[in-house]
Amino acid sequence: MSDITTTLKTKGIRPTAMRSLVYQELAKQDTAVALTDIELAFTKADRTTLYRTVKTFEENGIVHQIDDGTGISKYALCEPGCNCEIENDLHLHFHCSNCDKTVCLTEHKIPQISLPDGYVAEDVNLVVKGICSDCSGS
Amino acid sequence: MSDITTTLKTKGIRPTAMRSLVYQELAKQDTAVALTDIELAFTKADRTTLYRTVKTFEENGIVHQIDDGTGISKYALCEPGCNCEIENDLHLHFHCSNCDKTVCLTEHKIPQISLPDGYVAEDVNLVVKGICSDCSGS
DNA sequence: AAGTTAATGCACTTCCATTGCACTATAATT
DNA sequence: AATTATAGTGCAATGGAAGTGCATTAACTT
Ligand SMILES: [Mn+2]
Ligand SMILES: [Mn+2]
Ligand SMILES: [Zn+2]
Ligand SMILES: [Zn+2]
Repeated sequence: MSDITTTLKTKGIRPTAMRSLVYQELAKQDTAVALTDIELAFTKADRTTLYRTVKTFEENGIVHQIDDGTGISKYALCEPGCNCEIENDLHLHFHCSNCDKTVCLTEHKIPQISLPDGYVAEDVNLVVKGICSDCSGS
Repeated sequence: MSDITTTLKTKGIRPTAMRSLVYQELAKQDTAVALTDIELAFTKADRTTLYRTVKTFEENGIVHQIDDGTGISKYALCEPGCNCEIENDLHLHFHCSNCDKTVCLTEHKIPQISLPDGYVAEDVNLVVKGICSDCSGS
């Protein structure tokens, strides 16, 4: 039984061929990807299937969705040991305005945010926009 | 010459009737609003006009756009003295998962964010999702 | 008032997200 | 192993928000 199959089972979902392939594809990435990116990698598979696969992954803490401000949802595999379906993994995200890539900065946790009285925080989303290290040339 | 007219002229745009009305509508709000909200307030005006009016406001530092993670852009009047078309006004935003309202927490500035080497920050978006003071009942 | 420039309204388009339903594969039961 | 139940997949269609082209109208300049 493959490594990915085990992972999927552990997360409580059926390890279908499609899911294993999508998982593999996501694991290859060093940036967060949009659904259309995944579509391009699987021209034979249906958009809906990929869509639902990613949704399933999200609901089961395999990937997390990133709203990078472009209006297009991005997805990235969760870190090993991440429990973001229960408690949020509050790392920050970076969106490069030059190459349009979005990356997880998993080492950079979001600082504690103070709120006015009466406000209760459930989730925090912090996205920095700018020039990534590949594009700044340093 | 009305107050709003002066404001619009100061910001460098023509003070049309439509713009004054939209400005007035935005000034009434205590939360950030979507374009569809504005549409509902001006059933006689065309969507496109409202769309371009808000865009113009945004380009001229009259309103700022807020990406609250819902996928629907929200807009709010800038604070007096805000220069967000030149330099970002980095206050945080709160989106209530109960009443779906988005508010500017203009007093709560976004803390300095450290980035890995090579990354250059141009803009920061910080959105806290949770229960607002109206909904938490405290 | 005439001429110029900008704003508005209408129609149309694009893009991503999402759903319903039929079909197929997988797993469980007999 | 065959049957039944359950879950996944593919196709088609829909919805919602954002954006564009162009003709018309209003606002400003002279
Ligand atoms: Mn991430
Ligand atoms: Mn704001
Ligand atoms: Zn880049
Ligand atoms: Zn609320």
